Amino acid sequence: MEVNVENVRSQMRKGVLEYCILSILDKQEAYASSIIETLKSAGLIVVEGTLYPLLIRLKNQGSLTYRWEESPQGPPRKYYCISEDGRALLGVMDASWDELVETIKTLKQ
Amino acid sequence: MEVNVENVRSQMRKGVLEYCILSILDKQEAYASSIIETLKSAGLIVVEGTLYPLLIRLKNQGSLTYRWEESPQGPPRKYYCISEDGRALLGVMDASWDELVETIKTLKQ
DNA sequence: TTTGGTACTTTGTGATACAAGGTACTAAAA
DNA sequence: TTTTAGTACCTTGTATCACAAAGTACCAAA
Repeated sequence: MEVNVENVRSQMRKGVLEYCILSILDKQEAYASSIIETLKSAGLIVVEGTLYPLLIRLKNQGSLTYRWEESPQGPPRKYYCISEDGRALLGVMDASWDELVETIKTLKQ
Repeated sequence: MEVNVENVRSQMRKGVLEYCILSILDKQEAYASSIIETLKSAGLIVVEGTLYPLLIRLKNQGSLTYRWEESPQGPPRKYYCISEDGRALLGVMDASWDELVETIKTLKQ
């Protein structure tokens, strides 16, 4: 059986992507393509097929809202905005993330 | 749609568990039940049904080896030990983890 | 010989990330 | 006018992972 190095990073991203999206939208509203750009700049490569279903999921569970806005060029953009529920969830995620980082620190000691 | 707080933590663990197992076995060999105890002490609750398939996976891909050892009480134990390949993988995971922590730090700024 | 404890294993399910494809709108080039 | 390129959104099928829930097997004490 072969070990795929790219897969290691992909698997580590699991469950953290939602956290990243909410963190980005907590600072300012954004549309999908710009979110992908932000993630890429931070070193996290994410493709459309991953992001769109995730945004829809977060919207359906009430963590996000959205509004359409005309683009200066090209089709209209769907700007997502974090909701009150979303901020609450983000708080839970902040705590979970800090715990996980601490846990790994403990295990590596 | 409801937000399951427990699920948030469960999802964040994804892809990190393998890293935790290898980190534990990098320090000393251990059998499944003792690994679960170590993880629990560090704050990561993991059940047997999760750990056993993971150990088998790591063994099949050559990251671990194992040997049987009689128990002072009860059935024999399967002691897992990290291999050279396993240490190489752990090195990759260390780097990936540090990168992920940095990425999230960047996003939160 | 039955019961309780320890340890290992398997099966089915739900959630996630991704690859690959598709739709639709706009503007510039042919 | 038609075609092409660019942008943006969306869907489907697949692989992987964590977990719940069950089962198997060994041992020792009651």
